[in-house]
Amino acid sequence: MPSAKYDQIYDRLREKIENSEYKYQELLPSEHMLVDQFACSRNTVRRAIGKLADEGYVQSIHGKGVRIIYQPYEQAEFMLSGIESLKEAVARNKKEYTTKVICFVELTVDDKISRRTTFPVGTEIYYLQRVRYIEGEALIIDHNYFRRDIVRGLTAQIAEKSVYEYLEDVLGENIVTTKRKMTVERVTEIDSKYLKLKEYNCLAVVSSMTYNGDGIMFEYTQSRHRPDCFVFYDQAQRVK
Amino acid sequence: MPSAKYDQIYDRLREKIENSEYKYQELLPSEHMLVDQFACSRNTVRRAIGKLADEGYVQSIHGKGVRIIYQPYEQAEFMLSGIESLKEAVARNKKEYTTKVICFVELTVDDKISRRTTFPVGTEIYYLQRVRYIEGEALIIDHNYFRRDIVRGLTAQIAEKSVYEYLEDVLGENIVTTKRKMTVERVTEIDSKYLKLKEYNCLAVVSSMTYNGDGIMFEYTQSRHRPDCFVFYDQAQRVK
DNA sequence: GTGTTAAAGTTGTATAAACAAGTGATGCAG
DNA sequence: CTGCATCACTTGTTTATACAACTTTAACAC
Repeated sequence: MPSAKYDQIYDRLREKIENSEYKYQELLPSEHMLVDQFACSRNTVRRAIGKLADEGYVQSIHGKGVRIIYQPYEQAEFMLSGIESLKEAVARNKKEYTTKVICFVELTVDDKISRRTTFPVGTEIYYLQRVRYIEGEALIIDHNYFRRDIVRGLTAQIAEKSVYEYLEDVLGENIVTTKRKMTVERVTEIDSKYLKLKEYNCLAVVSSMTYNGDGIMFEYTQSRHRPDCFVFYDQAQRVK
Repeated sequence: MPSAKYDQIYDRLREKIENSEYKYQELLPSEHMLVDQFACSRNTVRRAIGKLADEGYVQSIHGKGVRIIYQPYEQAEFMLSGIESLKEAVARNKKEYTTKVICFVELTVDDKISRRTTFPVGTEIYYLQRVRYIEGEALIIDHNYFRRDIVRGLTAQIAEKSVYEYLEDVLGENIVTTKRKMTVERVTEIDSKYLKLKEYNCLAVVSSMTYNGDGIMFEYTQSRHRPDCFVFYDQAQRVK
């Protein structure tokens, strides 16, 4: 799977930045030099640099150069930025985790669910409640709403492993876009029944809508996290 | 201030999407048609579409078209996505707000502050604590750390209006990149002294680092929000 | 009807070229 | 020394072209 050239250049530059071969606050080699180095056109180099800028590694300065603004995190917690499933996020941080399905039903979207999820009334869905354990502790409750016609054949067994793996490997669907909303909400009865909450009376709540490769929203999920194990990273460019 | 052509095309298309001239789930006109319509090259159109995709308005589907995935929010709260100051965010939602500076000192960064802010030890900074009132209610406490050599001449008077306005209009600095981290933390004594907290024992905390046009980080801020008036939106593309 | 092929239309990647615009250093006139 | 013009180098924008890869439809052979 040889990926696009600009992606290879992006990867190569990102590695060098993460390994501090290119250091914080320094300038990247100029576009002209990178063109020579990678034997490609200027557009291709610029595309790689654009991606680095999008992800907060560098910042271009007109007439001057491209400054490296990446600083390694001292990540005590695992990162949740970008689109990655909980399983991926945990694996990357080498933690052990399990999932328990505490509710699995098939529903038709009514008015109330429609307002929450934006699925049209009448859509056939799976509704799941899942508890996520990390290193044996119950930290997260997920409320998942999946479109049945896209996530067809979903079972509780699959949902205890990874729905996304099933989608991509078995059904050949691929996830492209996710929109998320972060809030903080009061603990509910379900929360305190299943999560070890310590003395917190609030939870970090991430509501997300996920779209497949055809631009169809097939998932609405509300993820309720115990506050002390929740971090959310974000990076933004000013549009000017 | 005639902006770039791709930006004009982006604006034009965004308006049409927001006004539902192009509707949710429909396909945009093909790139070829947009080239004719806007009398420009395909690259320029593609750049505008790329920006729309970045912001969650559309999603490209190879060989097929560009699908519109924008749905208007029923925004009860104001949005905090992208980079905008609290003042801009509130103005856009037509709410009245004020700021009170409860602490304004000049400091030199020591080891402890350096670990928190990533400013090097010895950096000269302003440290501020500010309470933000929206519609008369104290909702947010900001802890600001500004580099004195960049935000030169800052006063409490300015900080009660808008530091960013001062930076951009008076000092000619412009803000380009912001990195943020979202967490939920227990209420501190300072929090409960200044904020009307109801029965929450947690706060939504946004820690941010902001870079100026030269790629120099000049601000570290921790913003502590009362949970019931906090929302954070995000949009991500899967990298594949 | 079924399955295959072909064609047309779409987005994705890459190259090349030209000019605009900002930065910094150099050298020169005063 | 000061101020100004110039020049080399940088990133930013736009156009044009070619080909690759994917989707859908239509035509065709069987």
